[in-house]
Amino acid sequence: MFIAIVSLKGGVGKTTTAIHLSTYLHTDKPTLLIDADPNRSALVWAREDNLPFIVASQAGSATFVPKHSHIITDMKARPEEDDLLDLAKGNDLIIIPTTPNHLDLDATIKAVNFFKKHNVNNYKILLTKVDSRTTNSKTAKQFLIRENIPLFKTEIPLLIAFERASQNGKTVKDYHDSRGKQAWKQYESVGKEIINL
Amino acid sequence: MFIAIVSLKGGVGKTTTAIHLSTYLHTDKPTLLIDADPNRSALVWAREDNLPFIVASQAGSATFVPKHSHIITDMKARPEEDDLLDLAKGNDLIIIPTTPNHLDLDATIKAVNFFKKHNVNNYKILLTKVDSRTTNSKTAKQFLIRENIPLFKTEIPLLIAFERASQNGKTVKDYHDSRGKQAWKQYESVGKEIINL
Amino acid sequence: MFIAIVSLKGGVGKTTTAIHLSTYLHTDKPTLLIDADPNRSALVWAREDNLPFIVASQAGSATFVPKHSHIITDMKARPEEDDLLDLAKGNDLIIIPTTPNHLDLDATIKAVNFFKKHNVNNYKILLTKVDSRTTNSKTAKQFLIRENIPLFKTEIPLLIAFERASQNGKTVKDYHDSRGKQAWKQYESVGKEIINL
Amino acid sequence: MFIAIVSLKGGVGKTTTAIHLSTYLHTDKPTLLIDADPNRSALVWAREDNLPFIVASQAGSATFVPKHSHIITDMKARPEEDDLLDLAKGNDLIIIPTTPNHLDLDATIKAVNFFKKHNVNNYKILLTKVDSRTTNSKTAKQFLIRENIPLFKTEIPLLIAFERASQNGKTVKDYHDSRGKQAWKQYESVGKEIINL
DNA sequence: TGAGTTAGAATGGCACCACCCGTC
DNA sequence: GACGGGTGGTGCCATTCTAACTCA
Repeated sequence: MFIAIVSLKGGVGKTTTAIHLSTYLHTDKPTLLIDADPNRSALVWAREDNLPFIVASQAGSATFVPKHSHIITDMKARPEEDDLLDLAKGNDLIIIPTTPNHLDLDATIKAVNFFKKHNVNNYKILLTKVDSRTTNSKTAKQFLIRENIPLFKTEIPLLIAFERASQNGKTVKDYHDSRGKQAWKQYESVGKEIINL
Repeated sequence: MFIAIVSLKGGVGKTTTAIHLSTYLHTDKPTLLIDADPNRSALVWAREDNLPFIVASQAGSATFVPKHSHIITDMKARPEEDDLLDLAKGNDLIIIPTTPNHLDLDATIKAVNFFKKHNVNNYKILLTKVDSRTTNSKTAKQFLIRENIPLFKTEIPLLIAFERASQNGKTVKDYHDSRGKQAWKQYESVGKEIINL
Repeated sequence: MFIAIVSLKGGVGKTTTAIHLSTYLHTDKPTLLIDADPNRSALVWAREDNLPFIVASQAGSATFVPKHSHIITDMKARPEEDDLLDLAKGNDLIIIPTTPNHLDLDATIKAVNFFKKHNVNNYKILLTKVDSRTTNSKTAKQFLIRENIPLFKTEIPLLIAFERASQNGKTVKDYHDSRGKQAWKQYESVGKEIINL
Repeated sequence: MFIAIVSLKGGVGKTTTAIHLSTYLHTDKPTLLIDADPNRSALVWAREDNLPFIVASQAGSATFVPKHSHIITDMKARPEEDDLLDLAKGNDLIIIPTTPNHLDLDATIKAVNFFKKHNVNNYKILLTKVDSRTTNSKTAKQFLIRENIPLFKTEIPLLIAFERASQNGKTVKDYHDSRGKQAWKQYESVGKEIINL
């Protein structure tokens, strides 16, 4: 399975999503994560070799690709329109992580409209950084459903466990934190939604 | 005064910082905010004309510039290295907003190292989205001080008031709410730090 | 009271001793710590302003000295012989921290012999970094007593609390750690031995 | 091969490192250890003639040098800046032993920055006195990797065997003890890293 | 050499408080 | 403006781990 993680704005949990979906899919079949973001965040995360799967830069990924069943691409933020169309063709699924934040959502809608215009259908929105204390994820969800925009049922909560994991170069699955278990459950749940597509 | 807001990663509160510093400086002298980010977030924010100052796109800013004393540029995320050097030359101050998040900080360090290498000194880090419940802003602050990286004393807290304000196209100053007041106080404090430079 | 902390080898807890004795004496009368070590370790420790007393570099200490009753000097490791004699004349007490380690002890004996040769008597050995699991502090103690070398009754244990405190720029007194309390008790006990001299 | 062992702070295992690396390299080719530290610790260690290689003082090393293939210098702690540059030029490799201790690390960073400033690249950090019960070596390692500072993969553990060996003027290799074996393995591993450079 | 004991550190669970959000 | 809820931090306790000592 080929999956690309794409977003028009940074700071929406793109790399966190790429890392944890790779972790989940790797429990299914050998998975490769290609870091195509010039920030190299996924490579920084993998720097200490605590991840269960391989992370490669785009330039260095060629030799790894044939040996893996799932290929996940952590795309750069704000790709060119041509890149977007190429990604849509070259992947089974485009995941667009978005926070319920007004400006982030605005940017995501623009991307969705672009996809609609070019008859691209293999994308799905993932709501991230959802603060359980606020209600704006509910508003965002209602809006997306009303507009018939494909959306993962699962939302990713805003939890310190993700930050802790990134500091240690681990995933929240391996980072045993008293409150962090639910963090992994959510990405597990997203992974199941993907497998069931 | 010419100020550029720059960051290597998105989602660090770059636009929020640009909007609110413009609001503060506008109480001093006529201020223009140039939105140079292709996401046009500042222009979206200004869409309903509730802001006290003018927001212009980079292309459309020429006629406004001569009439304003303070010019603030909301740069695109991850500018080219040449752009960075041009910005440093063309502005009195470069503000780099950063969350205490590990990966964001890593990207900021890279930018700072780039500035150091090219003898650029007119930049200053602004810690944003600081969750008062966590301690990682303290860690980040310690690190930056240890490395002698210029840093605003004031930190911007993570408050829902900023999101509310962006939804309504207002600033937290105009958003009359018990919680909005402390949000505004922080940017006011950053503004004073800038004026006192 | 004028006290100098001196050692011929580094890494014996010289700075840790200076910081914590200053903390204790400061509860008695205003205390100044002069960092005369080119490593500036005490100044690094004080960098975040969490210490209850003032730390000054040797060059910048002049204005502070008259206002303080206790002056503690954290001397550089391996001072010149002339420096040693000057220190002995200019201070009420020379404290020589030493680990029970064979090579450290060897260096300390050399210093003691030098003092004996020049009829210097106002020095006292402080055993530091004593690992409670080992027995070599007992051997070291016996040796020093047999040779009639003045020695503090109290020993400083090897505890992680000291490292934690230094990381946070605090003293073990202020660093509330379940096991850190005994760490403070030991320096308190050394302080009492000094006062009772 | 010419190797210098250098550190800005004492008590980091500089002499222990010099002795044991000499032991390892001597199994390869004739090795000479020059003790350039005024504490003469390596000479004290060699006093009872139990070491497999020759230890010479700097003053007395001239006649031995031509007869040996590997020359290791145990430099004094906190050498002058000019000494550092001369060492870097005159040796194939500079080894900087450092404990994971906060203040020691701080001093090491300063040395590294000095090297960077003068385009010296032939240095490598060796983490020493690592207490396997604590986690601070992990933190130190992360920091060094993050800053792209060259680091030996192998760490030297804090073991009583090293102290025992020094007391007896032997190396941990010759100190036949269940605990001495793992101690020796680590320096053996460092030696292999050096040979493979 | 090997097993048992001990000290110190890390970890995980639990109770507690602090902070911010939503609601009334 | 006061309340309840959710998450993060801290302190406390029990458990586990490593390495040192001791004894057989």
